[in-house]
Amino acid sequence: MVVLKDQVRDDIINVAAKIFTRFGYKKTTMEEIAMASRKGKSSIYYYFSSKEDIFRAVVEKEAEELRKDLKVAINEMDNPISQLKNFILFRIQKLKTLNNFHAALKSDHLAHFEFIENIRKEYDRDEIELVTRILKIGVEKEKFVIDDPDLAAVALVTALKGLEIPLFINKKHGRIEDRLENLIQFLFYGLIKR
Amino acid sequence: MVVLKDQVRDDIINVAAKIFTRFGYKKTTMEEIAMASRKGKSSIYYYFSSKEDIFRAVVEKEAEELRKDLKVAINEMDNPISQLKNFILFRIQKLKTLNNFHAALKSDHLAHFEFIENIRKEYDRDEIELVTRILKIGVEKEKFVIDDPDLAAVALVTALKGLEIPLFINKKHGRIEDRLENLIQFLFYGLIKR
DNA sequence: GAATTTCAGACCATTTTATTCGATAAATAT
DNA sequence: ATATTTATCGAATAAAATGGTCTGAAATTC
Repeated sequence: MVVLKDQVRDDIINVAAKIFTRFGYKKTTMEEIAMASRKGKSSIYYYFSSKEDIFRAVVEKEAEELRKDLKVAINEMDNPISQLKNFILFRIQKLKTLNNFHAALKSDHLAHFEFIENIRKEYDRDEIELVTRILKIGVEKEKFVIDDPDLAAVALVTALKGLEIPLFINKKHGRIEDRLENLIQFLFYGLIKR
Repeated sequence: MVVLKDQVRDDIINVAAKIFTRFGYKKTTMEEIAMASRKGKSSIYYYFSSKEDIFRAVVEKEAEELRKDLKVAINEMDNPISQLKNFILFRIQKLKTLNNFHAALKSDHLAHFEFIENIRKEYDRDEIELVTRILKIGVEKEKFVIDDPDLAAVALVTALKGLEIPLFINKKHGRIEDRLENLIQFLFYGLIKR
């Protein structure tokens, strides 16, 4: 092989991601993915078993990237207050760009794909774990006052999910980010030890 | 009728324009147009004879708007130099937003629609006429030095068409506008009477 | 040069899609 | 009121598109 098989696979994922992002799952055809990959349609099936399989790979890759970026953004901050603030802001910000991942998390039309459930659960678990850690350290450093950080983390992540809906359904972006700032302020001044 | 028939027609055109713009001709379905118009699919056929018919209406409307806007932008300027400069800049600018019209003018895939040819010709004729007028007035006012304004107008418009290709194929927008400025400078200092 | 990987092209079954056709409900006119 | 025209829609259909398979042939590796 001139290029690694994995490399070709990755190329296809990248190409497909672009098309999926632009047109959505249904409107994206295997023909297009093949064309854009400069391959025959059947060649795509050498690397992936189905259209759904490609979509899964795309979404998983995006989920992984989001996870990674989130952690980096959090680790850059050293105090729990900034970490939590960054988590909330960065998360909403990033989610806007990871369209397939987001679509996969939300879309009813895609809901019957079993793998969506798995990715969602895995991702949720990861997020809750991250927030739990932030909260616990905050409590240790006496920055936060929380009885049960584990429970609070779940509540926080759940609440953020609720925020996504107006953010993505209403196209009036920007506005929500402002409200988000307010929310953060409110949340913090009810949380931070004075 | 509660609303004018023409009003409903116009609504459909507007709704369809958005979808065509987003997904292109092929990927836009009658179902979607109907849904977005809050009508049954078959109701659309009460107003339009076919999908192509809707597309034609969309493109024609956009073409008309472009023509109108162009003329306004030109009439606001009083000296031929500004007029010509505005024509070039405004044209490129606007063309970016009128996606369907532009797609109709360029796409091979849509080329076999006969009405495209007509719109194209009509629009070209209109543009050449506009430029001819600008050039002739420029010559009268001794701002330009041109032997044959009619010929020069055709050449100019044709050259501008050539510029569209890199502008729309390359996604590196912005850059080209700079080069365009240069081109205009070059064009003008080779044209304007000193 | 045999085995394996990579791929294109024809092909098929199924699904989508544009379009047609009554049926029916409003709206309007008589 | 009743007839007539206008507007809407669900269901049916025929044609096209699409996901996926199969065959076999280059290219590559062993």
